[in-house]
Amino acid sequence: MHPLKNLNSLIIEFYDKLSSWEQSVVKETGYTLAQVHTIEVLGSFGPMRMKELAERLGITTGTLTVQIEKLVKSELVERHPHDDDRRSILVGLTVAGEALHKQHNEMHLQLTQDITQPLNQDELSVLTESLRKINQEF
Amino acid sequence: MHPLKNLNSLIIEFYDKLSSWEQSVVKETGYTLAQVHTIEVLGSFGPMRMKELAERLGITTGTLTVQIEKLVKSELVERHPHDDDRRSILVGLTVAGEALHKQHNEMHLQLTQDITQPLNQDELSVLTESLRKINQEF
DNA sequence: AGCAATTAGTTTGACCATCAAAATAATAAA
DNA sequence: TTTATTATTTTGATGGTCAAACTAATTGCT
Repeated sequence: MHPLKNLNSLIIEFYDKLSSWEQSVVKETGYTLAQVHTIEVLGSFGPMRMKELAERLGITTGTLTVQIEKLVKSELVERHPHDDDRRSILVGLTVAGEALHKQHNEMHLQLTQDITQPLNQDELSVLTESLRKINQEF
Repeated sequence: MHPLKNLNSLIIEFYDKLSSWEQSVVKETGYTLAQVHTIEVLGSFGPMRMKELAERLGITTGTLTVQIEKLVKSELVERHPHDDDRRSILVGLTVAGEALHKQHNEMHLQLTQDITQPLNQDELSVLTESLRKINQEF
């Protein structure tokens, strides 16, 4: 048997469960998954241009234009002209957007706390360090 | 600062990267994400009823009906009557479906191998055991 | 400086995924 | 047997997505 078959299954299971969790948590906000994801990125990385945001979200700028339009109407996001390049637009969170981001982030923190409950300090350290290494390998 | 803030960020980063990876790997198959996901579940758990499959996929049976229709046309999936309950339908993979599942699974295994490259045996053990515990907490 | 090529963003048309609700058919319960 | 429940399908509406065509601004070249 493949030595990593087990770990592989655990990773897939973890991914699926995280996915379901996110889905249900997002549903409660009344916004869509794509909208909350956009808010998450803007909240974590701060204001940025459309092109950069689209890249981080893994969607085209065409899709993003429509998405941002809705978020602006919902007053979660603001558009500002870019200082150096008049073709560009800076997209950032409003106060309400920041609040939603903060709230969502706290849900994530709570989940992280909940699911790592059974781990001891050693396991937590190794898990954290392993994840750091793993993320660099992508 | 919140003690798990770091681990939380690493989990989110890992999730996002895995998500991108899956997206690009699926795109190469020529099938959609939803289709491959359905194949993955049927491949891992074997044939099952529509209702059960919909539950595992986290979608309604209405959505699934349309999905399965396409997969049958693509000859990846077969429908068979359920022996005990004539309301039910057993959905399972065809030979071509099995092949796609196997191929996709091997991509996952290869990824797992690649990203865990920098971990030593101890770290691998702890990671595996931690993930097992974490998955039980959802 | 002036023209061409590139770049940022928007718009549009076409799919796909999804859900809720209504419809159909079979089973279970009273 | 009648009624209620369950499994599945169908339908209509909405949202996310892309590719391609378009506009406007910038950069590069001569």
